[in-house]
Amino acid sequence: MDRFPAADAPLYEVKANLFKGLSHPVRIRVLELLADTAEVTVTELMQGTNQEASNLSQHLAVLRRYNLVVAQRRGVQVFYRLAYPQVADLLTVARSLLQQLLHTTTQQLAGFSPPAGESVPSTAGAAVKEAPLR
Amino acid sequence: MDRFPAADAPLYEVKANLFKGLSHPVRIRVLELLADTAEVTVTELMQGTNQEASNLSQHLAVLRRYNLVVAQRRGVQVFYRLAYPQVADLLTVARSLLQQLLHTTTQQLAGFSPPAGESVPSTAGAAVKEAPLR
DNA sequence: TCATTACTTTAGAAGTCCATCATATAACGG
DNA sequence: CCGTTATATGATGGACTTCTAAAGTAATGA
Repeated sequence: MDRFPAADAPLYEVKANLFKGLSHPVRIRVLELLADTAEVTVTELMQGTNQEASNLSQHLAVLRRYNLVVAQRRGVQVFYRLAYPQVADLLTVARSLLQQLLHTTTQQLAGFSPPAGESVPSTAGAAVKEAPLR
Repeated sequence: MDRFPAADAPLYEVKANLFKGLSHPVRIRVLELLADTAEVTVTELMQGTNQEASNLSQHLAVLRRYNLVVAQRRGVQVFYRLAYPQVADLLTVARSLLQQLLHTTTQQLAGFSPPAGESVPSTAGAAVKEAPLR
């Protein structure tokens, strides 16, 4: 079992930052909108997320900080786009994982035993409606 | 531009939680070790991460809480494994993204202009040695 | 220059995260 | 039952995150 060399820590830190950028619902929504459309203005993102301007701006700053998006000002407007296509891939995989998770959770609530392990089923599935998944 | 229906919020919350589980270097390392080996004991994870027992335990609790791993006790030992294969996929995509990011960053430091946008290049690349990527 | 639009940053409160230290719990053999 | 091993949980302080409201900055046309 190889150890965790301290030399790798910065790389893991950068990777963790990528996931940090994705770890808020509004920011996921923003990235999904950007995955759908090449570039989007802040105003459009405000509408697509239902967030107030300053809140959204701070979320966008996080996404910029962690290299998930790039911004370009053209006149009065600022356009955002995904920094790398792999960001969209992360969303796609997460979607698939979520579907599995929901499936597993509903199975458990229906009385079927968990696949393996003794993990306690999450209650997230119970609170989650079968809304259309992206 | 479709809005962010409140009905979807719980689903986004669950998705955000998945990413939250991934947003710490030690937890990434744990998941990578689990992606390599079907199941691993806590002791082995302690060695592979260089973390003290209670710190690791708290990280493992986060991974359990967000449905990224499952635990199974057998006698004195507890074995951990990935809850879904898509977790490994997330790590794979992130690795590819990181490689792109590092490449972009080193290009910028070498004096080439950023691909698009006016985003400020991260200083992460400068701090990051070209250690072997997983 | 001024007013307006679009967007960002600041400040503060409340909540969350993380590492460390201490303690608790589960399993097992003597 | 007791001692030991393996692992989990609790408490705490400091750092970080998120939302709201206010203020600041950039661009533009009159």
